[in-house]
Parts: sequence; C-alpha cells; structure tokens
Amino acid sequence: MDNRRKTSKKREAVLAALRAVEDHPTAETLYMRLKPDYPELSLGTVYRNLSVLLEEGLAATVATVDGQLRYDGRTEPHAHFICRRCRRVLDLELPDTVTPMYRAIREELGCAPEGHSLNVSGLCAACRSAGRAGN
Amino acid sequence: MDNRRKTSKKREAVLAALRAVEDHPTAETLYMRLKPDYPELSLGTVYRNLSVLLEEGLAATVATVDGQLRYDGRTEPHAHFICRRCRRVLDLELPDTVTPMYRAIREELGCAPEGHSLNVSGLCAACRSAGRAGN
DNA sequence: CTCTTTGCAAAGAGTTTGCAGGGTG
DNA sequence: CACCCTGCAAACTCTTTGCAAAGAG
Repeated sequence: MDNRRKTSKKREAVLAALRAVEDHPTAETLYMRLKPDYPELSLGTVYRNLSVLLEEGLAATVATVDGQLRYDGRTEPHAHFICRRCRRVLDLELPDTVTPMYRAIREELGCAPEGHSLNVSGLCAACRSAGRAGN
Repeated sequence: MDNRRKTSKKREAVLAALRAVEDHPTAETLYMRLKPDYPELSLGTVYRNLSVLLEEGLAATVATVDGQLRYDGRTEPHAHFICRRCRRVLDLELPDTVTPMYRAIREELGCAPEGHSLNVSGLCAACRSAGRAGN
C-alpha cells in the first residue's frame, strides 16, 4: 500500500475556502461556495476532504450547531461565540487561561489534556440591535 | 390551547436517570437503562422528554460526541473532559473564569453572553494507565 | 371531557461509503 | 502503472414527527 497523500485541486480549494472566510461554515455551505468555480464538485468530496484536513491538523471543528458540524480554518486554539438567533459563529480573542487549567486537570484528575473548545452562546451585537422588538 | 404541562411518569424517570449518574449519556443509553423498568418505553419518548427537559432548564446538553448528543442532569455551568479514547465525559470543577470573560465579550464585541460550554479533550486517567502500550 | 403524552413506525437530515472511472507521482 | 482522489447515488445513523390510543387534570 502506498498511503502517501497526493495533492488534489479540490482539497486545496476546500482549505482555501475555509481560510478565506471569517465565518465557520458547514460542509454544505462550503460546497455551495465552491460549486460555481468547480461545477463538477460533489458534496461527498467536500466531506472527505474536510475529514482529511482535520486528520492533518489543517482544519478544526468548532461545534455542532443545529445538527450540522461547523468547520474552522484556524487551528490555533481560540474560543467562539455562537449567536442563538442568527446562528453565526464568531471568533473570540480571549486571554489564555488554558495553561494553568491544563495543569490543574493533570494534577487533580490525572487526565492528560490535549485540546479544548470554549463556546460562548448568546446574542451577537447585530442581533441585539436588530432585535429590540422581537426576542 | 391549553399548553399546561402534565406530569408524566416517563419524563420523571428520564430526569431521574439523568441525575442518577455521573456520566453524560446519549438518548439511546438512557433508553437502554430505563427499558428494564419501563418495558413499554420507546426511544421517541426519551427524545421528546429530553427536549422538554432542556426547554425547562432541568437538563443541559454537553456536546456532540461521535455524532451523538450527550445530555447532562447538572445545569449549573461547569466544564467537561472528553476522553478521546474511551469517549467518556467527565465533570470538571474549575474556578470561575467566566464572569470577567463575559464582561470582556460584552464590552469589546457588543455581544450578550448567556451561557457557555468548555470542553477539554485528551486522555482520561484510566486510559492513560491502561494504554501505556497502545495509543 | 379536554388537552398532553406515548408507542410505533415512517420520515428527515446530515454524513459516510462502495464502486467505477479519472488524476497524480 | 500503481494507488489516490472524485462523482454519483445508495446506505447509515441519529433525531424528529404523524397518528391513534392511553393518561392526566
């Protein structure tokens, strides 16, 4: 067996599309964005390539929102804000509270932390001002 | 329309089962645990009752692990440790770093935080000692 | 009695997978 | 030219939903 990975235009396109945007798209959103430029692209290929990118550490998952996985092209650890109204996912830049937390977990529980995800939910700024009336 | 909620043995049982355990079961796990005592129970009812309990704030969701939603009977905010090997979800007692974080989010981004979830992943203590050889 | 809850089974939705053909090294 | 990657569509899995019957107030 060979197992070496070959370069693929589609995979590069998926990664580029993921990195090009600030939002945290679903597989289907990525598919729809790429479709105009790659008319023969199929949704299955997007899923397959996303899973390869995750495996290679070039992409990450944020969370499952409304039953759909959200992907992220940024792999440095950072937190997210998930709006309960528009369902947008925003990046949060927060000071690092992780290092001491990891040490505490290791020492008190004997677990070996390797990564984490911090998602804050609520109403984003846009929805706050838009929605004074409803909700 | 009436809309008043009626008490239901099944719903109480679901909540009790959720509170009885330290783990963070899936709907199906709960179903299998309850089945011996409620032989006529159906999986759909578990799902329906879980969603009612979430709505009433009596239960919470932790995260989607391997495509299945994990539920939690504890509703005070707390963090979780998700083992990448045995897929167990453990409670973490961490000092509160949230209050200042919420304020920062509100002031810098204009978002209104309402809740959050913090999940740390890695190897749990049991898997660490068990798995010296593999993985 | 009225409205909610339930069992059952079918429908939905997101994701994965098998296969035959095309692409890359 | 060996093996990976892709399109297509079917298969899978988790969750939701419609309906008629049972249960609660």
